[in-house]
Amino acid sequence: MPDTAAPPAKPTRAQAVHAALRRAIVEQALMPGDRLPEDAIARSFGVSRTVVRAALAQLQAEGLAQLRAHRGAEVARLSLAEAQDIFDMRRCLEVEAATRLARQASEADCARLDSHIAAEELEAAGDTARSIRLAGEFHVLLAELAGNHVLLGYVADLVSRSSLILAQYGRPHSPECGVREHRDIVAALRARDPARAATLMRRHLDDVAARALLHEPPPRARDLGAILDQYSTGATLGRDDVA
Amino acid sequence: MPDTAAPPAKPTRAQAVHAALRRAIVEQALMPGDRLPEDAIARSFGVSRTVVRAALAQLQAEGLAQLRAHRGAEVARLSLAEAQDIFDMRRCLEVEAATRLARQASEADCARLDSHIAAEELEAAGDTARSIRLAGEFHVLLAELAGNHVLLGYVADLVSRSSLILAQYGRPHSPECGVREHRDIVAALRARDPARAATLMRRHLDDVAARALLHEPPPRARDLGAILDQYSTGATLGRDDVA
DNA sequence: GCCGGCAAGATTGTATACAATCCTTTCTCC
DNA sequence: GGAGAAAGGATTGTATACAATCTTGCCGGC
Repeated sequence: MPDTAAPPAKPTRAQAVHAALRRAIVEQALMPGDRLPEDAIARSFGVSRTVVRAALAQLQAEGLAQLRAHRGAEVARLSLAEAQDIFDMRRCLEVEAATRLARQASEADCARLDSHIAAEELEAAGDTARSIRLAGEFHVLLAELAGNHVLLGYVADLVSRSSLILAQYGRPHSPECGVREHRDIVAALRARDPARAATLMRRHLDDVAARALLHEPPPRARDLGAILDQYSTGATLGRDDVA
Repeated sequence: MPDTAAPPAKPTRAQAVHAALRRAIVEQALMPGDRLPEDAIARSFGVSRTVVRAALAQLQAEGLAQLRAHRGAEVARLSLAEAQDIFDMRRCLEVEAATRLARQASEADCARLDSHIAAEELEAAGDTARSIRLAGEFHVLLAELAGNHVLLGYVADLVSRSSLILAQYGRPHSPECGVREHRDIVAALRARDPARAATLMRRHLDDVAARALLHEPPPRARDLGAILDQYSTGATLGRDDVA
């Protein structure tokens, strides 16, 4: 298929920096609200600010960073409403993906999902960062197998941002996904049962959202604004906007 | 509501160039496959290549431009498969948006949609570019009223790319949307009838896709590869990939 | 006559320098 | 003592220059 693949030709420096920052954010090495000064990043990677700028711009396009003119970039801080929107949309899209895949899944597809789950189980008790990443990649893989490239891109996007939510509102070190639930979903796919696959996926994502959205304040607040936002709702102040 | 609004502070040059190029593409002044040389664009806008670069990068993130290392940028040329994926996803997301909005639409919401449709009708026989844009914006507005910011962003994305598809595969100057169908959808929203709204939206998008995907070769082919792709399937050559 | 290599031109990738803007601190005045 | 203004520092926005890469046209050999 004339895919848009074959990029490992020679990744440009901007792409390399982008990938590195992205991984750092997804694996929660960089926490929401952490500042991303061009100069410091440029020194860290041994490149010029130009390439860092490009990387940050792409990060913003993915919703992982927040850029404000003349005020620098920081790892995106999502409001509770945004976080709920993201999980809401994950339910919508991933239920759709599961439904479609249940209608058309080949044994090869299921085998790929199985082997991925095996990798998840191996890492379950090990490295937290890798475990988080693998759990997310299961969902991305499932969306990929559903066959719609746009759907794949959106799910990948949402899964990445879910890491942000988990970092900000979730209990530290809690696994994002239950591996057991992944197995059940694959079983439904193998049984070619779209309704069951959809139900399991929806329930799974409900659980994930419940674990991620504990409505707790951010564990470590590195920015005053984030804290005050928690108190700004219904406050006695006259302001109606936090712009 | 603490929206992400309030950007008209002072748009940076890169944002301005990005907006201009985006409009040019959406209004089909720039056709798929048209090259976008940094130098020429920089001269046109009276800025440096740096800002053009940033604008092009953002365009790529939106799927409107295609950047290949050392080979420059061009307006994205979508394959037929990609075009179908996009309309497939539009059905999925916009049916969802219509369903949700039908459950919660206020009279103010419906009024906004009405006035937008009125604008569409005014422009229907007038400027083609503006008509195309307005037809798309109806769908974006509906998604916005559905209340999920992520959904809004995705629909806006897909609507923009639909312009690309129409430019590449559709009949020239054909209106993308029937205004009549928009009215019917709003009627269903006002009646608080989610099932009917969903059905109408699905049918409407089927029509839009049918008009946009005529399976014709691009009217004016400016790039050889696009033509040869039409003939490369099942050819007698031994190659198995067009990478 | 056709295929390979090679050089010139064009275009992008990257680095650096300067200008503009924002935040912080401090000073002055009330 | 507190509020406002201004200066300083830090950071980003933009322009330009140079290096790397790709494409194109030409030439020699088979």
